Amino acid sequence: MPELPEVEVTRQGIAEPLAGARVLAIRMGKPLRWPLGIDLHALAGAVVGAAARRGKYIWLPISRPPAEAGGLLLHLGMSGSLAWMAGVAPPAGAHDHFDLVTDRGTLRLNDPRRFGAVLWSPALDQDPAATLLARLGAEPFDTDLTAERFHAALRRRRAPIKGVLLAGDVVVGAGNIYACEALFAAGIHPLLRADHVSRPRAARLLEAVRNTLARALALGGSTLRDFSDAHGMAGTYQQQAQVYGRAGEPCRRCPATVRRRVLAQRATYFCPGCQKR
DNA sequence: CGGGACGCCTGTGAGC
DNA sequence: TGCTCACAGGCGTCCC
Repeated sequence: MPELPEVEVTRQGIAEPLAGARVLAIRMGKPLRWPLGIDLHALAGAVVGAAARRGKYIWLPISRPPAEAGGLLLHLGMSGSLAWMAGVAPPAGAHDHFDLVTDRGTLRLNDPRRFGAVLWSPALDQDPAATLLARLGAEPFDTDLTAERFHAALRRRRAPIKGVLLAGDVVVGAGNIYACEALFAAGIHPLLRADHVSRPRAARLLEAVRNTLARALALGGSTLRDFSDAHGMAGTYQQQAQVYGRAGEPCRRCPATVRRRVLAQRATYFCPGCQKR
């Protein structure tokens, strides 16, 4: 579910209430993708730092002198969301699988499908975090990611451009919704081979990825079914989607009809009129 | 090595 | 009404 905008909106919602909060307890529900990797009681008394984000991962640094510091790496998977609850939290529901109880309130992960993860790592550049983050491409808003570098990276890939965006090893953040939307904005057919994207089109695509993610972020992300930010607010980007989820409906820019086809196991939406190979 | 399929898990909506 | 099936925002792992 959550792509970069949803994750970033979530991070923004938890950063302030959590910074400086003291951990009282951790509660786990059903198993998530991986084991937590630290004893449940080991963090009692520890202090949470400033929440950060890398790709679709959230990093919560935690200091716990005299024991060594570390942090929790969180991922929302397909159906996860975090909620910040000031004061005493209500009882956990069937899909509440992680609570970080602090002296200020509780951070709760709700994740029906349990593809999400919460795991302890001594640092971002140490395992297990390091291995998970090693495969990630550039942050989309990193100014080091120039059009030239983006184009050079695409030229090394023969897979369809949509698949390369989704893989996240060139640029992170665009999942299935925003990859479709960015390709539409750039006028590029999702099946076009990445190494066939011209230099000017690569520049357009990079801009489209950035604009699409920034716009979604400003709108609080997309809420297709049940995503909400840390304060329970739904996103509204989905109402502005140009192609995602609009198969059979008219294109908003040309007379053609939006189409859906499956590419690398994922539904892919595009306008055959606006998006060219 | 790059690329694609698989599997993880549960809920929902469509169709019968 | 109730069942079955396809599908859903991600991604690590395995196999070619």
